[in-house]
Amino acid sequence: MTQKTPSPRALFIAGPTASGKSAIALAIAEAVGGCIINADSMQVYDHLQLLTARPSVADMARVPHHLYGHIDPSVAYSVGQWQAEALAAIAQAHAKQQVPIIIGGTGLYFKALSDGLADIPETPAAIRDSLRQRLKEQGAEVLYRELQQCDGELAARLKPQDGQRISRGLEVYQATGQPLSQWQKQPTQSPLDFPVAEILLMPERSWLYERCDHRFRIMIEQGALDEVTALARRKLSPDLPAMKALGVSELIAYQAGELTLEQATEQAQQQTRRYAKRQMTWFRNQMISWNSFSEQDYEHESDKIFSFISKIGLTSG
RNA sequence: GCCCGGGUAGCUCAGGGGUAGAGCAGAGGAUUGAAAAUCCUCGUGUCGGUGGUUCGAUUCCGCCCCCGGGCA
Repeated sequence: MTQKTPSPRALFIAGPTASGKSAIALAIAEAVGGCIINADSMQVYDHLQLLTARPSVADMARVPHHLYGHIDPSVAYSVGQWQAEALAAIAQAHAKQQVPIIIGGTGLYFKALSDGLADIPETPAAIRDSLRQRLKEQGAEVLYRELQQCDGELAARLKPQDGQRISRGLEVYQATGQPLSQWQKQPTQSPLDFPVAEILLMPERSWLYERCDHRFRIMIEQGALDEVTALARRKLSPDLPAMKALGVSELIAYQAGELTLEQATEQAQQQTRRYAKRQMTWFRNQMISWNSFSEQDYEHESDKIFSFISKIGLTSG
């Protein structure tokens, strides 16, 4: 027998919102004896279970789930934190002889696992907050000129309007005395030292959009408004990531009487569609080597996905 | 039936004798600790149909069709 390449010891599943990832991950996890690790930046928060389409309690009872709803919405979570937690969860899965299945729609999170992150020290909140405040008050262009002074290289590849990245560039420079572009020049490598199988769900656009629209209506029927009410009661800063979950601002506007429910629904659905489109742009261009499946490959019997899974021979150790 | 408006991009509309332009929708792209975030780029369509005037009509004129509103 010829020497085969080592079997993958983890499975990545990426797909746009509403593509049906969770159901597939669940079925695969049950079939191969795996656990599910979240790679979605919103589902980490302990709120809005419906609105963020987090797996139900019943689903979580079927298979071990990790990194779901374990962060309070008052916390500003980040890729770095997720990467560390995901690595710990993967190691724990291997220790328990489970195949870790990392599933989500946040492209950057997968990238942190596949390519690693630059080893940049944590920046003080005071610096970050004051820059974000200045960004709000003075606008991106003012900060951009400052960035040109201290990190011309980064400035050259950013647009003067991209306030968020400009502010991050200044933040790193002020905190470390080194330009972010220098930090990012350090070669990074994947923190994983074993092979991984990668599945990408790329459904047809109109099929996905219909599912997005339909799902939002279901969320409303099932009580998304109550979730938003409970969240609003906490009076958290609207700048927190958790407050930017799709549908939150629209439903709050409805409750404030600024929109009808129909308008809020339409706007939230549109935001969701745009988000799905952005996700697919990332996947298409950043996950070129992943094994891509259309909705026809997985929506009913999942035959194609399962024959792929059995072919690659996933193992926990 | 008559009198007014309208009929231009998927939608809402602007324009005007030299074959047209905005917003929205939509599409493509970027993406290194906020990423469900942030940012960039992209507008050809029988200008309702048909005759006429004109070197030239989507634009002016006639007729017809359709949609509003008013009068009967």
